[in-house]
Amino acid sequence: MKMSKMHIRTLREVPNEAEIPSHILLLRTGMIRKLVSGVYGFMPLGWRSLRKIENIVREEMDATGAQEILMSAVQPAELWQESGRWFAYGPELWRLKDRNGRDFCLGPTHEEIFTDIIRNDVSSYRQLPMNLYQIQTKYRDEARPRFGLMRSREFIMKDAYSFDRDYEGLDVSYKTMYDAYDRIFTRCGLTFRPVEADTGAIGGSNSHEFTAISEVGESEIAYCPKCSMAANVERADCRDAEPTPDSVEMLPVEEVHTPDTKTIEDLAAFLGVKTEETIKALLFVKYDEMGNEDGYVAAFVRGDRELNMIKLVNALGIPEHAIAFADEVAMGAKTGAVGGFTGPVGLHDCTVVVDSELPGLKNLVAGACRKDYHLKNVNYGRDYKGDIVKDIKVLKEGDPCPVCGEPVKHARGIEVGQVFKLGTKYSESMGATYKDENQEEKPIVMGCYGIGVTRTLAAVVEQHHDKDGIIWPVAVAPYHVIITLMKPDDEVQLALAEKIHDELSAKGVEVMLDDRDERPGVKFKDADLLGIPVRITVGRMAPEGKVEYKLRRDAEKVEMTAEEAVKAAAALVEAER
RNA sequence: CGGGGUGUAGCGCAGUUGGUAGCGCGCUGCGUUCGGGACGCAGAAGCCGCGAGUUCGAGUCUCGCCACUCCGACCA
Repeated sequence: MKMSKMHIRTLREVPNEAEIPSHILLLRTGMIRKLVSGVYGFMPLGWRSLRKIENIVREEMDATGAQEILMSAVQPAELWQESGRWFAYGPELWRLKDRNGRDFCLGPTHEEIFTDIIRNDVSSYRQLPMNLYQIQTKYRDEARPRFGLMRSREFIMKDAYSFDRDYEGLDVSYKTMYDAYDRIFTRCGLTFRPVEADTGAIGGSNSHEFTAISEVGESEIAYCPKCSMAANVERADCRDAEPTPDSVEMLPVEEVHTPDTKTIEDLAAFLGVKTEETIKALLFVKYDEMGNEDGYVAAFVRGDRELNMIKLVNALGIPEHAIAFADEVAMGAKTGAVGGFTGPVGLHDCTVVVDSELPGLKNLVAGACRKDYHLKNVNYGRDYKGDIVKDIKVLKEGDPCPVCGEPVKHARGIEVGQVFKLGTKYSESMGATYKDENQEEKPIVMGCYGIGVTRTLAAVVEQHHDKDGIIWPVAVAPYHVIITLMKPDDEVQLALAEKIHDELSAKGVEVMLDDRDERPGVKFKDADLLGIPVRITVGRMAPEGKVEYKLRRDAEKVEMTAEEAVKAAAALVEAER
């Protein structure tokens, strides 16, 4: 393809809306174009790379026996009401009405639609297992879109849904998808890590997310340098502190005057105790489906711990958007809580959630539910108890690995894919059943599997760039080779460049020929910015049939004949495409 | 949703005490250049985010709204 005929527009300067490398480079190369916040279009080069990723996904999905279909993005509210997610999905669900006032949404994911298809089409165990997928535009009305393709409101996703007779079948389907994801992200050139993950609004029992390692990623993962434990921090189990030995006596509760000790640090310093010897309170208000207040929650963790919101809402069995920090005064009036001085003793009329390690710890300091006072020697069972006792704390860097005890490490990453064992959550609520050999009606056991295709594109750029531009892996590069033609009006040079172009094209190599009437510097800068893996420069050595051959990822430039360059480029592309 | 910032030519930006808008890049034409973002000359291009208000006069002052963006809340 001649570059003089292509719609390419590179930017010399950094657009002021972009902060991170992938966003900056995708805009500077002109591969994407923003329409409004969180909504992007794809220009020719961007679309080519995106299609490369799509096709890798498609090839690997097809290889597992999954079948591609395409469902509509517009979905009727009824299906979501049936599954219970019209409320549970929250404000991120992009809702709309038709002219008659009927409710619809733009699909953020398609569990309901696929379950609906299957409940109509499948009635016998003979039809299972089955896996259907689509590559389609999804919508999520993000509270705060950012970082270009990383978190957008409209994006392309591959979503697959597996349907099995039983949980053993689901395990097989899940493993098949997990392995396919491994191959997909490897082929895309990503450095990634599968980690255990929370199931969030999708639901189900079990989940892994595939995280492309990156400083700018929004996922925080914890992993063990010694064993195989790796999990999203939201999901990571914590090892409880060692219980206080039996030999330690429970001391009598003692109220102490502790003015101006609103924070745990103040309190510990004031009393001369460690933060580990205190209890921290966090107060929340719940909301019902109508958005009305629906009771208060007090969560307690050891003073030095951090509360894990995801674990808390999972313990409560409510969606995350149905809870918010409570107004201390309003909550205090009903429950006895006192801002900065709330403890588990003396609280009433609220759900008390106690972190799992607190019952084992004796003689702790906690708020007295009285301004400027704390209680010493508070003990679980004798002085307070929890309505729910569960691990609700954050696994912090350096904390012991829940599996082997080694101090864990943290890393950041971009979630490019996630797989879920849904079980019968949707098949039961929506009545998707089959008949087994014994005429028994049973719910279909489901799994679902997503890949953020547009986000994967951003992740690839995030991991493959330098100060001059993108460095595309061959497999997802918009073109494989760029021929940088120094003087397009020099007949010898032009003829040689076209010969190379035609020979490479004949071998199936994708070539762009920079025949633009630009100065060499501009062409070199653009070639680097665009990140085409192989650059063949046709210039002053053209009369001898020689060219310069350079890989974007290497600094080395090699002089060779045009024939050698064609052979080298074709071999590289063959090996890495 | 809370807090901050910014809206002026396609992009990046300047615009003084209020007096009718400028710079760089890009774009068009001509010429000179031509292996790492050249130079000269001549041009085109702006509802100054939108709407009210103050004023003889508003890019500039006041109020309201909208959009974009950053931090947080939230979210996969």
